[in-house]
Amino acid sequence: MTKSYQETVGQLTKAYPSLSKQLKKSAAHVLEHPGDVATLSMRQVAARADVPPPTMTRLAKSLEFETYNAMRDVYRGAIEEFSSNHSSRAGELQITNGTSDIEASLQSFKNTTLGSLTHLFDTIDRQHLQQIILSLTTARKVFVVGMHASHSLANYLHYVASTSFPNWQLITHKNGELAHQVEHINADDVVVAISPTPCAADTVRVAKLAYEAGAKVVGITDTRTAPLATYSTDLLLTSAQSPHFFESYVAIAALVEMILGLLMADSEQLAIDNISRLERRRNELGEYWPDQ
Amino acid sequence: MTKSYQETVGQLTKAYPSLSKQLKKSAAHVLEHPGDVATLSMRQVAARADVPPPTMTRLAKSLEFETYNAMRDVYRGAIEEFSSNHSSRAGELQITNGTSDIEASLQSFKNTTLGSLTHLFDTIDRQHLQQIILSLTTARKVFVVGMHASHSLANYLHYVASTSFPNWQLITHKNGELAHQVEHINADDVVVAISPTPCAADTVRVAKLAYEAGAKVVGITDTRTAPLATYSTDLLLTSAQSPHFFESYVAIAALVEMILGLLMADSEQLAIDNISRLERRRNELGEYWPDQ
DNA sequence: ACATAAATGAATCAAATGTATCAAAGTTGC
DNA sequence: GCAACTTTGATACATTTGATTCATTTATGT
Repeated sequence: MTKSYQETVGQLTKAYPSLSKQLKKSAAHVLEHPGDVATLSMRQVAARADVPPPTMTRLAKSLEFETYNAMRDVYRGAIEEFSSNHSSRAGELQITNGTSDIEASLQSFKNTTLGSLTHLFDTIDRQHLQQIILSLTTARKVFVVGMHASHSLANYLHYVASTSFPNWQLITHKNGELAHQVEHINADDVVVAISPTPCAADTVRVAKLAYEAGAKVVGITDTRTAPLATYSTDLLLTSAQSPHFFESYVAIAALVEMILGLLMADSEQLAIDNISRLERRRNELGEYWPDQ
Repeated sequence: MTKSYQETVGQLTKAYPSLSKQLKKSAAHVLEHPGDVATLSMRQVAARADVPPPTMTRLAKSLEFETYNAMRDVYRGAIEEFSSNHSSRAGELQITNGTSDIEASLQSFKNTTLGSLTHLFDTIDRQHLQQIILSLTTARKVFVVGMHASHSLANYLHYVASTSFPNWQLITHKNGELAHQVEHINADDVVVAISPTPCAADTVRVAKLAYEAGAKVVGITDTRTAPLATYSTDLLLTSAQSPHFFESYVAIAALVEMILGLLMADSEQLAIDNISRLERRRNELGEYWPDQ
């Protein structure tokens, strides 16, 4: 029986951390550039991954493929399927020439953003997502963690979710440490960790700790080789690419709202009731500026 | 100059009818199975198209490619763009379970989100935006304010901007009040206020105060009738619509990143230097999980 | 510390690949 | 009908390819 592309990628992701130095290097390249495997020769992929050719053969064999070619066939198959379905879209994203710097900047930002979002919406695994939602609703406690720029989104996720679910907790740096917030994480809990590469050490530490405690760890990041992926039981990937000098959180925000939307929908009336009660309360307290 | 995938396909389509019998056969296969060209050897494609190998070379040359390999590179490039550009998965087949409301939820979310973003990108006033950027870079101090869910984005905006601009300040509720943070706002300052309707009273209060002090107030909201609009000298509008029971911040996030991107681009090397210095500092301090 | 095992990369070889060549077959214009 | 031209496919060949081998380096356990 031949392996499926998804199986292969999953297997590789799982095996990745325990691979030897060179194999890891090649695995990283394969994970991040699956197209290379499908379209280039082994030697060319090896060159791009900066490893000698036999390493690619060894990688394939470590995934229990008979030969490297057997592995490549899996990747070719994935492309074939893809290109026959979506071939018309292959060259879709065109940068229309702008008249100014700002125009060019906006256009390229638009292209990458819409591209990332389209890809996210079209390719996210529905069943997997549903399964994650289920574990979020049945967890004893849900911890949300994100540092640096990701902290804003972690904060947002927690903020909205906690309007309906009091058992959600945001992990923050209080007094320069986060130990006491995480020491009671156990197997009944779920941790949602947000961190595009390069990963904040503290986020990974929390994920690692939770992972080793048997908790479910939902990792939101941008590549399977992210340190965060190692300690995630469930990975949600989306691009953080951007033409700017900082990562874009637009697609990650969409992913977060996707989760929130499904969470709310799942708990139906409960969530709606909670939110409308909160709204009423806020109005009473004058938290909203009165309508004119 | 290298040809684009789209060009090539277009050219081939146009030339197709006038090709000779055998070339037509090969062209048909190429058009219907572009993935084959990207992933298989010429001889294999020729075999599948049921033509002798040299015919493929001739097809390529008839499209004014130097060699068949030159043509294949175009096809490879298209695949590469797809699979590596968007992080991970290349091939994707989803088992959409018939009744799934999750699918419906995602689709409607996708539609509103892409709609909002497209509208934002296509309709935002470039000159106005540029002008806002200018005032942000020349301000004495820049205050960022946002409450409730908007606070996360305000925090994000401030976080990224302050990596390059130390004169940015985030307004927060410390000790239940925000008076002393805003009492010194003057006409040389700019306030960026984020609040979709219904507007948080505190955000509007800050805007009002700044507005009356003669400061520039950049209001980011979703309608011109929002209370925040009243006290804004410059309005940036974008939709916060969503099929969910809470507002969507995806488009607002994009708007914020747009501003950040232009800010950074405007200050060119300064911003880049600051960011890379910060990155280095973070590495020194071990804030990132080390690469394996 | 040593011995054993694992990982690594240079060298090698047979198989395959892309291209060029050229003779045969087919087409066109007069 | 014939000459000039184009199209076609078998063959040949240098290059590149994937896999193996084996000596060397590196890691591991005792």
